[in-house]
Amino acid sequence: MTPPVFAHGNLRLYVLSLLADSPRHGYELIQALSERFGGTYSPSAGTIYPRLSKLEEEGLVTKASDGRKTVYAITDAGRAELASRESELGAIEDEVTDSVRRLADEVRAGVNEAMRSLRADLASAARDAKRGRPSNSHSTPRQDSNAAVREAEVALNDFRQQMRTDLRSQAARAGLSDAVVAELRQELAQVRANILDRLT
Amino acid sequence: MTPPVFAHGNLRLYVLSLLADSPRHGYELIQALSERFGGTYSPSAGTIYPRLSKLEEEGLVTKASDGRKTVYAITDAGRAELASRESELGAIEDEVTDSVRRLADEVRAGVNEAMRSLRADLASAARDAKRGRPSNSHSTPRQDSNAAVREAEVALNDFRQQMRTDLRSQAARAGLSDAVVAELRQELAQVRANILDRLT
DNA sequence: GATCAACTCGCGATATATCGTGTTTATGGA
DNA sequence: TCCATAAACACGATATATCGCGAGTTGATC
Repeated sequence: MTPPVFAHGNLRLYVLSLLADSPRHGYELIQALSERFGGTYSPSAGTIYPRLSKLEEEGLVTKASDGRKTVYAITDAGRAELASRESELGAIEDEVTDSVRRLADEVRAGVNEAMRSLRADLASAARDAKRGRPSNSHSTPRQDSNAAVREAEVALNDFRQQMRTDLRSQAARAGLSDAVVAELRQELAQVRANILDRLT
Repeated sequence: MTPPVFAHGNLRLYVLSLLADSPRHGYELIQALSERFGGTYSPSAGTIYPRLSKLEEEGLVTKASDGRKTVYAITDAGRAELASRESELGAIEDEVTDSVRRLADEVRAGVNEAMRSLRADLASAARDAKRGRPSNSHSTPRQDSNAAVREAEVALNDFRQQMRTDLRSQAARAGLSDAVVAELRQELAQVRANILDRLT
């Protein structure tokens, strides 16, 4: 589904550059990478450990056990490899930053969030059914109210997503002025006031 | 920060009940729990494995290695314990469903999402600064535009969160009528139309 | 009966390792 | 030179285990 953040061979080089600063263990590398990219990209263990094994196999790093941890350090051969490809390193960081931003955008659009509470409801309904419970949708008035709340939530979510898309494409086309943002803010405040009036 | 999903001692009992159905290994238990609660609650490994160790220590389950896996099975003593507390089990499922829903609400409010792209930008700015790059905030017009987009996103997020809170507490107090939801929907559509008019 | 110290528990964070899938790159023969 | 196919790679999923914090429970002592 989602494309890799690091292009072919780039993670290898980047990990090597991190080990050039100081020896680290696997988990520390994951954290270091996460920190470098603002917490938006966190390589999984399944990405880091095979890379470290390979680097060791190639003789570019050494492995040393330290209690629960396994510390990896760069070798001279590793430093040589790094030096010979130093020019690539700068470009890699920019590429990763870009692809991470794209990734964050997709996540943020997040239809998946709305799905969550629905799934929880389904699971609970299924459980109730398996036991002998009524589970009829018109049993308590609270249930209808909850349904209304969920409806409202979906509406709010859809609205937010649409506005996001609208504003993003506008920004890409011709820039987005602060005035529009201010107007949006004001109108949203007005909607909230209107709804609050209508309540109770 | 967030309260535990399972109350004191409840996870222990629930795990035991899952093992009463069939023997499983640790990871399988995590998946089974996740499935039961619609994917909204996934106990971490740090929750499951200590529990399994304790249960084994108490003689309520047995451990058996099977290649990469470690299969746990319930013992007679385990079944006895389970039988003597069967009445508690039903209540536990309901409690968990409730607390999971509350948890999902907090996550869905998600200010954290908006923070992510901000952190990515900060990280990239920091990196640019460390090299010799300009990185002045008025270099490209796209940067200001992006800032405006993010501002708008934050405003949208805040609005959604506030409305959610408003509507939820109203629903709890005196129920939420479909009329209000309809009104909200209409007003949101109006806001979108207004903003679209103002663009380009 | 109150209280407070010791213990238990749920849980995220820390730590490591392998497997399977889908891509990308390299290579070697036609 | 082209292209098939093997090798390398990034990555999520699978799998296990420990540590330390904070909150809850229990029992002992006053």
